[in-house]
Formats: sequence, structure tokens, C-alpha cells
Amino acid sequence: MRLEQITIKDIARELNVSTSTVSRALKDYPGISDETKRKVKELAEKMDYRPNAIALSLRKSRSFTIGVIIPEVVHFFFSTVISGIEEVAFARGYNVILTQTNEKLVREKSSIATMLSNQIDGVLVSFSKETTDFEHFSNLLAKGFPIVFFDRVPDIDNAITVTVDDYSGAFEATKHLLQQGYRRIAHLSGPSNLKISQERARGYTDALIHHGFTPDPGFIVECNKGTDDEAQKITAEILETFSTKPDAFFANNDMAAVGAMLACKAAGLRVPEDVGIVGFSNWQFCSMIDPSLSSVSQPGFNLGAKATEILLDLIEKKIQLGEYSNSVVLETELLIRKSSVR
Amino acid sequence: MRLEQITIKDIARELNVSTSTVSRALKDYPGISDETKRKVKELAEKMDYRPNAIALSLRKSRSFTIGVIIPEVVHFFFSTVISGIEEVAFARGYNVILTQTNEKLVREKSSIATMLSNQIDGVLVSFSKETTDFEHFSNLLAKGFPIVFFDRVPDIDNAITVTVDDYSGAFEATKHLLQQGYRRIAHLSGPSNLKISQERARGYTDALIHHGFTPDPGFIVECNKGTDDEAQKITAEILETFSTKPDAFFANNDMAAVGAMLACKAAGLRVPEDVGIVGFSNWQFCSMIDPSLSSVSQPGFNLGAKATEILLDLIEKKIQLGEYSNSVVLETELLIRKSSVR
DNA sequence: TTGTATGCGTTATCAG
DNA sequence: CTGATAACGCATACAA
Repeated sequence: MRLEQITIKDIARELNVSTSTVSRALKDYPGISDETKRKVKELAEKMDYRPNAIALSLRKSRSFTIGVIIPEVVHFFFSTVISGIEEVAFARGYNVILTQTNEKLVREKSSIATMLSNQIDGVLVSFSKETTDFEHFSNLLAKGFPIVFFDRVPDIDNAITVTVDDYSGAFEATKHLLQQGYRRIAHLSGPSNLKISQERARGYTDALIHHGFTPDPGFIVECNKGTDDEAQKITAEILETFSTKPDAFFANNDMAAVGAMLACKAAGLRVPEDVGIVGFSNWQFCSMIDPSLSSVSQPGFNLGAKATEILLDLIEKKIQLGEYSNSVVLETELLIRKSSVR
Repeated sequence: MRLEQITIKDIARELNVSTSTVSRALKDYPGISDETKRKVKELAEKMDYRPNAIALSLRKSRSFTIGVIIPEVVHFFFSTVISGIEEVAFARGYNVILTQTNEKLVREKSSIATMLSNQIDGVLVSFSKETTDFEHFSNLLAKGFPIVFFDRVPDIDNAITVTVDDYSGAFEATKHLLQQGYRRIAHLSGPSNLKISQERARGYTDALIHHGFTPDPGFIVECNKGTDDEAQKITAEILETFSTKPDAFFANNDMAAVGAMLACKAAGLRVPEDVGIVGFSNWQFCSMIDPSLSSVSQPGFNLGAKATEILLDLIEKKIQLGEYSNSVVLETELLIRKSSVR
């Protein structure tokens, strides 16, 4: 701030009272004459006084700021989550400091360090793909620092997590493909160290078993990057090399699903007649492509909002660690479009 | 922070030296014995000392935090901009406080107020659609507070702005449609109070004139919300009611372009054979829809990065207001895909 | 009803 | 080479 901010000192001097009087008057403390209150408030208004939040933070050891650590901003799902976070934080008077890790563990670590140095009151975290040990967070947790994990969460005790129901989303998607008569369903999975990937794969596998089919481990193919290009290449390879060709693809995310769709088309296969495809996330473009893409929709905004509410409740001690159900799971919904109906 | 943070006091007590010595030792100030330096640093490391950024801010009247005010996070273009901002800010040791206005002027005003109260060192702003007067910012500018406007910028003197070349992007898009033989090109424009909308409309009009055609004002139709639904409705109406039917649509944004495409298809028109379509922004889905959508690509990441660099240079007085070219304009690029080639 | 003094964590200034 | 002190802006315990 090179802005010459007005302080309570300025007001005090002007009015020939002490700074404590000004401070109390502004906050409607009892034991200040109405006359003084009026004068102080009037002048404060007139001088456009704004309390210095930094000084307040130092005094109260509270910054009214929460940190958000996210793998990538440019990602439809995460941007909806951020939107939900920002909405709730703003409504409850908190600032949001944002950093993206670009999927790098080092950045995750340095981000949390800077944020702590900035005295954030709590933090919302979604892991990078590189993160496999959680020491940098479990240390904080052990000290009672408020952390809420969302979407990509660690598998440690006592961690409060907010996720979507990946398992049932995947289960429903696979079940839907089976019901449409697809029999050789391949799964384009995500990085296997992420719990969401594991859960989605598990939902896929269980749906097969539940309907009397024997899952073939070879039909789960990992797409690490999750881009359409990658999935396109991998799908093309599958279609070429597998002795038993898949007749459907359930992808871990929509980009991968699009990649699979493009590869199928390129191989002369018709979607949905020859090959069924279902994605995950319900990105905006699902309804815009041809054929429109069936997808499991995740409530990103609600997820962000819910995670923030829990975090703020924790910070304000409205709830205690452990009092809350440790893991909140939000419903997913399968949106059936053309790519999987025949 | 309910974290019991280690302070220089703790280190000083432990080592039986004064806090000033610790402070100086940690910063490698001259005039401290190597022995003391070593001991202090060692202990600091061991105790996991982290400087309190809040106290520093208060002391230095600098927070090393910049604010970002943006209409909407859930918007591909803006999310790329945020990514660019975050990247540069992080690299130069700044925090990013983010708020979205949801296109509301009141939130824009209250956001800037909170941020100032939090002693941000500067702010990056893209206006809400409701913003028509700029007093809440020009006041600050007049006081020399560092502000850089991006994408949606005000039309006031002395404001530093970073934008993309909307005019030439629109010009090229329209020219391309003309070259492809489309003759009755309609323009689905954005809110007319936004400069970007005006510039794109101007580029469209000028391209027509430049190629010897007379622009028909009735062929510029405002799509305020910029959603595909809205554009779909409006396009359907145009196709029904206009006596001279357009044979091409140049849309202010990609969502609107998709809406137009859907409406055309619904009306039994073939794209690109009967109707050509070009969008603006080059969202991810452009290459995924059928036919793939030609679009003017905007360098969102670079825009965010550039704006942040200028802002930080301004804050750090590496440049003076006025020394920099007041308006930086980044190149756009027309990406020709199938929707506009026949 | 109001004022004085103190401290939040840090660093700059001045002394020693 | 090191220490004591004041100050950043504010809130509050204690005095008056």
C-alpha cells in the first residue's frame, strides 16, 4: 500500500480523544457516550477510514484468510470448485489465497509454507498427481491446524475429506453400458496413486462382477495425463493390438472420453452403434460434441462450497475435529446422452 | 493460526542473544560474527522457524500480495488468465488473492474494499458486465495505487491496460468468411458497454467495408449472456424472421457460436456448406465438436502473465506510471477449422 | 465515560 | 559485533 491510509490515530488526533476511544466507538462498545460515538463514526465515514486488516491479523493472530491449493486452475471441474469456495468464503468474510501446484509436489510444499507464513486460518487442499506421502500435511494436522481435503484426498486417519461418490458414479456408468448391451467394456483409468482413480476403477470392476461378468485386468488401461491426445493414442493402440476388441470405453475423465471417441471414429467405428462411450465430470462440451457424450456429473460448485463451510466451521470452532463426520461424500449423477445409447 | 509459531524471540531466548541479533543473523547482515550467524541459523532450521509475513507486512507497509478481480472463474478464458497470473506472481514471491464478482458491480466494489483493507500491493482487474462508471477505480489510480486492467478495460486516461487484439481478430475472422464466399455475415455481439464487444463489432464492420460491402446494422445482434442457449434462441429467431437470411455467423464468443451452430442444424442448414460459423476465444471444445469450430484464439495465459509482470514492475517501482506504454495489446490468431471452410 | 500502557512479530535506528 | 528501543495499526486490561 503506497496509499496513505487513514488510521484511528488520525481520527483521534482530529477529535482530541485517545485512540482507544476511537477504537471502541467504532465497534459500538458499551461505555462510550452516544455523542462521542456519533462524532467518531461521522468523521471516520468522512475520512473514508478503513481498518487495517494486517494490523488486525497481527493483533488477533487470525487473518480471516484461507488458502486453496489446487493442481490446476485451467480445468473445468476445478474452476467450478474454486467458484464454490470463493462464494462461501466471501459470504462469511474470508479472503481466498489461491495457488496452483501444476501437479508438482515441490510447489505443493512451498505453497503451503508461504501460506502458513502468511498466517492463513486454514487450508483447502487437492493433491498433485505427484503427491504420494502426506507428511507435509499430516504434521500440520497433528498440531490441530484446520485442513479440509477435497476431491483428491489422502488416505490418512483424522483427515476431513469432501469428495464426490466416484465409486457409485463409475458403477452406474458401467452398469448403464452393460444394460445397453455392451459386453467388452474397457476402462481408461487415471493415475493409480490417486484415490479417485482407484475408486472409479473399483466401481467399474464391481459393476462388472455384480452383473455376472469377469473383469479382465488388461481392460483397465492407465491414462496418466488425462488429455484427449493421450487417450486417442492409447485407444488407437488398444483397437489395433488387443485380440479381444472392446466394444465400449468408460473413461476416467471427459477429455479422455473424447480422445477415445476420436480414435474410434478414426478406426471406422460408429459411436454409439459399434462402440459405447461414457466419460466422467460432465464438462461443458459434453452436450456440444457429436455424438453428445454421456458422462458422470460431479457437483463441483457444491463440493467447493461444502468443503469451505466445514473448514470455516472448524476455524471458528463451531465444530470440533472429529465431531464432524470425517468424510463427506457428494452424490454424482449419470447423464445419459447419445454416445452410449443404442 | 492456532499453530504456535516459532518467533525470533524464541530463538533469541534460547541462544541468550537479543532479537535484533537474531533478525540480523538470519538476513546475513554485515556486522554479525560468523559464529553467531551459524548458531542462529542452525537453531532456526532446527526449530522450523518461519517468519511471520503478517508482522512483516505491518512493518513494511507491503504485503507482497496482489488482488485479482475477475467476473467469473468458471470460464475457460479467465481460468487461463488466472493461471498466467498465478504463475508469474508465484515466481516473483507474491501471493494472489482472488475474488469473482459474478458480474455484479456491488461485489466488484466490496471486493476492492476488502482487498485494500488487506493492504494488497496492487490489483489486476477485469470489469463486471454491470460496470459502467469507473469511479471506484479512478479514485485509486489518482492516488497512485497500482492497478492494471486486463481484457475488460475502462476507457479512461492513464489506466494501464492489457488486452488482446479484439479488433484485428474480428477483422480477420470476418475477412476469412468473406474469402470463403459467405456474403451475408451476421454478428452475434456481446454486451455493448464492454470495450471488447465494441472492438469486435468494429473489426467485423470494418472488414465488411474494407472488402466493399455495406454493413447492415440489423445484422449485429446482441447476445448479452453469451450462453449457447441464448444464442441458439436468438439465431433461431433470426433465421425465422429476417427477410434476408444470413449465410454466416461471426460470434462474439465460442458458446454463442455453438448455439448458432445448433440452431442452424435444427433449421436444416448444413454447416459449413449452407452456413459458415466462426467463434471467439478458442475454448477447448472447438476442436471436439462436429464440425470443428473455427475460432479466434486469445492468449489467456500470456495476457495474465504480462499483466502481472507490469503490475509487479509498477509495485516494485521498476517502472513508473506513464513510462510504460499504457496499453499493451497481445496478438490474436484465427484458427481455421471446418465450420467455416467450403 | 475516557485515557494509558502493553503487546502481536519484525526490523530500523541509535547506542554501546 | 551486539543490545535496547521504538514503531507499524489495532485492541484491550487496567487506571482514573
